[in-house]
Amino acid sequence: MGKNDSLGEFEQIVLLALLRLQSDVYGVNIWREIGSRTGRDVSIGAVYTTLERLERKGFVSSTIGEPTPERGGRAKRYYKIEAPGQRALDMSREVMNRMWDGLLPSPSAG
Amino acid sequence: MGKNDSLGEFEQIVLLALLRLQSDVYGVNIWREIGSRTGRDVSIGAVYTTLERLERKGFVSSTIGEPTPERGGRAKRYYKIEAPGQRALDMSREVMNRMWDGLLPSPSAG
DNA sequence: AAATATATTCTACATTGTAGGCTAAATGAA
DNA sequence: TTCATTTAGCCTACAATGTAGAATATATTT
Repeated sequence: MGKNDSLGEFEQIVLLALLRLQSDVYGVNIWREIGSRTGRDVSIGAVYTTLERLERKGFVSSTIGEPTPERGGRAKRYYKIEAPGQRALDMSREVMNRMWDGLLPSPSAG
Repeated sequence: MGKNDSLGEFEQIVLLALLRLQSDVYGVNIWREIGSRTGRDVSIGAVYTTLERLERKGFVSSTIGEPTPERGGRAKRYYKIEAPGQRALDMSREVMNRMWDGLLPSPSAG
């Protein structure tokens, strides 16, 4: 069941945060990006859970990296969007654009 | 529990379909509008459930109309968006716009 | 009255959203 | 070499949202 390849809102946000990062695309950074872009302070656990589900669906893939040279800490898991994820994201956007199309110009998008 | 006034994706779609309709803003028409705009054939039950939840949250209000003169059938329940609903919708859009901002223009938006 | 048309409501379950605690793995200090 | 500390990921649990389909209501036409 679930031939559904459409994304929930938070899934879209996670994917977009991931896409935006140029380097060090791992959980904590994705979480930070979401916080700074949206202003919402979601828990990091929420981000990991969502990443895991996206991976199970084949929308992203991940690989464990070398442990950081900084000051200890566990190895990072790096994420990458996959083609189906990109497609689903684009489709989500198109649907919302169609729904908004013609309705009042987005007010003070500041 | 739930200080959350943010909207899920389908909630946004329902609200937008409702906003777009010029007249006869009731369940079946909202459902039709969603179908024709998005191409998704969601069940009408899904639409009603969502409308009910939106109403419970104060995002829309509704009133029962006079029974139709057409060809029988039950009276329609007309919906209207409320200020908090409009605000939540605008906010959802702004968040997504911020997330998309600067990322490549959606490819082949056909 | 029965069939039919139109529309809404109810029931049930799947998926997604979200927080918070727990665990793992690395470094630096004792 | 053990322990505190730092960094990060994983697990558990539950709430909210998504979604289908059956049941119900109410009107008209036959």
